[in-house]
Amino acid sequence: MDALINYLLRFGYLTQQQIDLVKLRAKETTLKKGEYFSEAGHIARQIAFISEGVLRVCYYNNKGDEITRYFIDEDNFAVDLNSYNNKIPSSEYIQAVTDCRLLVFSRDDMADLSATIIDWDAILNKITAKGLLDKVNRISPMLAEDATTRYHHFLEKFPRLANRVPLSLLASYLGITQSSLSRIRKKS
Amino acid sequence: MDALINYLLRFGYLTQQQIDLVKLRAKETTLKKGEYFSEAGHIARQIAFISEGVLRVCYYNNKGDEITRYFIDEDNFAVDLNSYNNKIPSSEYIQAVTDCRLLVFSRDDMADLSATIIDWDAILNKITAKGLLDKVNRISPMLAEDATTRYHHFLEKFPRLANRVPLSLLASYLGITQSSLSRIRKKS
DNA sequence: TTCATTATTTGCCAAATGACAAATTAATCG
DNA sequence: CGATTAATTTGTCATTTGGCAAATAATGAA
Repeated sequence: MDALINYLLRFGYLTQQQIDLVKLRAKETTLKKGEYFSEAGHIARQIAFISEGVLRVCYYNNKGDEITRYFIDEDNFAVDLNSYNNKIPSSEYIQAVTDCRLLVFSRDDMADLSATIIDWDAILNKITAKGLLDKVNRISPMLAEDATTRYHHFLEKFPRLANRVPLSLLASYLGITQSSLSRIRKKS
Repeated sequence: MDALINYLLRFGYLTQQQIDLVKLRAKETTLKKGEYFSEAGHIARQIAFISEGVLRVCYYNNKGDEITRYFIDEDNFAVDLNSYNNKIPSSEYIQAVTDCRLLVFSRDDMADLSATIIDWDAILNKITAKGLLDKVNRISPMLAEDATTRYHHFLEKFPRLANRVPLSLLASYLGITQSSLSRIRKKS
């Protein structure tokens, strides 16, 4: 819970009273490895802060391949923003890669916090923009890299993730096949 | 100018008076093909709405290759968000791919509009989030696609751009070499 | 532990892409 | 128009990656 508060405070100021409000609203939940936080076809109605564990956002392309869009690990928010913001059915899944502990906020929670805490929207907007910007900046360079470079850069940027994410999922994130990744990994 | 107002109105309501304020602040500028709107090493201090033309965001990787991160065409905002928001020197360029007509806002303009128009921040936040989300959703699937598919999807999504963007830049956006793209293009 | 299941590695070959240089075509400017 | 420069195409070959199937290793449940 403290991790959440610290995270929020990085983006704006909150009084102790406001902090207590946030704590009151955050619901602790767990997800077992493989379970879904949010599913294609449904409208996302929750936002999660990850206290522990790794989630991934994934979808199926028109050939039926399962593709990992990205991983999200502890001390980050996870939400299907497209679906949550526009209240439209999602086309992707958010799935637990490992067992997870989450702090979950419903739409009502968010509306209430927004109405009560003057800076809440500004803080959330900053977090949203930073989160999206990070994703763009992370994915964008990969297009120009070959498979080996992608893997090595992934290791550099997310050393904590490498050993917690099965190779098949990592391969689908890096945009290469499982066997290629296996060979690349052997070489280093 | 009307295009800008229409664009803004898609994200929130503005009174006629507020619209006039926006018009008052927007400065018309032009950029010749090849000129920069924003440069690596500098702190971005402007936001542009593109009335006409195409810009691209690009940078140099550690091998010295010039890489196009993405294109932005008319009826969209362009800004180096990383640099503008955090007031840190940028690592990328925003360059005119064609001659452009822009409506430019300075930091002062934005601060003033933010102070005067009650919903301004909310509108801009929505635009920012949508812009970033679009980028993620556009780039992300490309990782899992081969070069031919990337090119064809680009044509589908941006038919207006294909004939205005030189092949070399398009190749650097798609993450393939110029000669490969030339061959792919011939086949179709 | 042992079996069953899942994850990873490996072999083999085909296909896609890159690298580099030369040739061709298009664009620009006097 | 002609000359110069820039943009694109093409040829050749090396390298990377994919596809598929089989082998091996790791994991989890009984």
